[in-house]
Amino acid sequence: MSKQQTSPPVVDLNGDVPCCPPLTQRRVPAETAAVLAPAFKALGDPVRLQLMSMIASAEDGEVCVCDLTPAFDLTGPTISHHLKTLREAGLVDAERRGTWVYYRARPQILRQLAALLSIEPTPAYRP
Amino acid sequence: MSKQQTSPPVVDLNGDVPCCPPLTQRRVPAETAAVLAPAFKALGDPVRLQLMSMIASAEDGEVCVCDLTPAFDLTGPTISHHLKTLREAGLVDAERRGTWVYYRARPQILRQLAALLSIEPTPAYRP
DNA sequence: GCCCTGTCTCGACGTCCGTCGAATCAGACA
DNA sequence: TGTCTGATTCGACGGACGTCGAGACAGGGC
Repeated sequence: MSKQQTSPPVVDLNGDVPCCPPLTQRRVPAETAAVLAPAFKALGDPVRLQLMSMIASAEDGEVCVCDLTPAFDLTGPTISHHLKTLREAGLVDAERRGTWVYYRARPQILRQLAALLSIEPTPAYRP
Repeated sequence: MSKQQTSPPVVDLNGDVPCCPPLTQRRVPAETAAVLAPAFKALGDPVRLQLMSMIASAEDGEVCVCDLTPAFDLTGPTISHHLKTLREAGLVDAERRGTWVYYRARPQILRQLAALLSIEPTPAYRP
């Protein structure tokens, strides 16, 4: 687990990306699209969308993988693969505590994606 | 072009799908995920994200394909393929008028996707 | 009718993705 | 130390995806 803690997510939207006026207001530049598209892509699979929802709506703000896996008709390695995709998209963070690994959502990127899709300007973006 | 006008989009979110409390509030059911994921998937490509933005932010609410194609370093068939993907995801509508084909966004589904990603309950969803 | 322009469809190619079983790694506990 | 459990990585398979060139289709103008 050390590797996934030391290496930052491939997509990091907390950085200097000028994110984002709504998609309906200004044409998204190619560079921004290249950064944001992988996040949408990660949500573009039904299993990952459910995983993301289970993690983001968790009571304690985090979920053990051991609670995620039995919720699907898929093997452990497959769930682990999907979680890795969400991690690399910058949507979730993972932390090992003892025997178990816990995942939690990164609200900031969710807010940015929501702001991008919003029709009207949102509090998340004021020019 | 008659075919793309008569056949409804594969994903139709204006229908009876109970859409949607924020992803962070309630776990997304499998059926909802199966309907919504293709829309995110369609936005999960940089070219399509830019196309969607160009269409949704158009002055007149619509864009001619002839204005879309030269904005990218891709062939006509490839752009056409991406537009078909957006159409089948229910994100845009197409209409031929004379020689040219015009695309316009479907704001409703954008609103639904934004509501799903929002952290707090939004005006788009009141339980 | 014929041709020209704009757009889409078709078939092909290489690559990426979702899934699995087997193997590996990380901690906990005797 | 050894062993057990939980989670990840690895390697492989079939299918889907992004891209292209060639061809087909729709409308407009001659």
